Amino acid sequence: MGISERKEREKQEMRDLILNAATAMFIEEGYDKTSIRKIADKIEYSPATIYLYFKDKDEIFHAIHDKGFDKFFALMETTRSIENPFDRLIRLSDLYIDFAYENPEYYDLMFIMMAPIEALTHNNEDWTCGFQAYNFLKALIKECMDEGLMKEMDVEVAALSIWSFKHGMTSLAIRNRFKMYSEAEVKKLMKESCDMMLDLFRKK
Amino acid sequence: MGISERKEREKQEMRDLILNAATAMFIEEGYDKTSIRKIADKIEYSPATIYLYFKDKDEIFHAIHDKGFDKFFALMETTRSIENPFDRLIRLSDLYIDFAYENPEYYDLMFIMMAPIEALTHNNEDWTCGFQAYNFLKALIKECMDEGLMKEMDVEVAALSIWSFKHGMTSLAIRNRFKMYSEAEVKKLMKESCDMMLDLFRKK
DNA sequence: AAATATACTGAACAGTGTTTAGTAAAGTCA
DNA sequence: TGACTTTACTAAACACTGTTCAGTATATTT
Repeated sequence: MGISERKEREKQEMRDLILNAATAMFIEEGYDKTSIRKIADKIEYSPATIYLYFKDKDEIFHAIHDKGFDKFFALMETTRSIENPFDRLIRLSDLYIDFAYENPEYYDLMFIMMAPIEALTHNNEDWTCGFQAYNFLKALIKECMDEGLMKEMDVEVAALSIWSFKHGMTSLAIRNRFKMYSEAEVKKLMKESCDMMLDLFRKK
Repeated sequence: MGISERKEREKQEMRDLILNAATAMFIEEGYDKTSIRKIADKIEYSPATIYLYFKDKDEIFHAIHDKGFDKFFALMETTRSIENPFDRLIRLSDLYIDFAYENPEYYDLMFIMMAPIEALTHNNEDWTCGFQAYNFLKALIKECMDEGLMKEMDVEVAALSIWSFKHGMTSLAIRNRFKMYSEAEVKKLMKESCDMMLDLFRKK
């Protein structure tokens, strides 16, 4: 009979309803200002109902965290059209910062905040999203080395270094730690820094 | 008369009492778990009293943020004994990570969290602590270049790049984003990555 | 039609940062 | 010394927060 299937569908619809409301509020207002009560208000259900579909607030935000990675993966895929792997690496690296600037709240959830990552630490889950993006980077780095475009070194070390650099610059900017520079200076310096840094990895 | 002086002294003592209690709790439990009410409980005063000495929670944590920088400055000074500027840069860079690992809560306040930096954004204050540490780094980089130990480049760009790299690695580690590696692997890769990265800046 | 299962909620628990009105002690001045 | 003022402090409240649980109304099954 189709009743249980409809019920399953309705359950999923309700989850989506909650998640969409939560996502919209989160992107607008951030994590702290998106309360369970406000989400419940928005979808016109009681706060208790939300707990029938999500274990706790962290689980909701882990789901949003995943949506952020989906957005990021879609952006990453657009680099595939670039022939030269090193140019592709440069483009990917630029995209990373663009993504963070355009989706600061997502970036927060994905790479800075503890909340969503603790949801899976508790559940003994892997950080699949992160692994996927990281493997994309590693494969690209390997390709660069194989084609003799990049200095030979341990791929893990190179990936860790480049990601660290990119994340550091991004998160310092997002979290307002470049107060020693004006907004225009920051923009200019970040671009120059990225160009210089990746050039250090180029085989000459 | 000395009454107003005693009053001033007592006021400062009370501020210190609050700050010391807050700092101890913060280092033990972190920002979120250190509530105004718990601080008040610890020092055996009412929560409202704390608001006679600090504008809000952010102001307390900005004061702790400053204490963190004092700790960091003291550590930075220990590098002065190293003759070779580039070796000094390497040591400073290692110290940065050591500090973050040994004082993760302080590091949080200093370089990741919004709370303390927003306290001064609202008061139109400079981020003096940050400027000071950054100038130390820039002066050191300039010295390295002047002595022909480091590749010639814009000092601002070099400083921004090195700090970004260091902060990125540190904060990804602290915020549990290196789940693709075991603890031992992370330690090893971070060391290798730091060595490799700074070596890229070395003039050969 | 009766019994069971599902979906949902009101109200409460235990906490948060912050404000305000009121009190008791300390200091000032005639 | 007594009256007035300032200072230091607090109880209680406001407006929130995440989360739980007993109870209810509806839907499904027997």
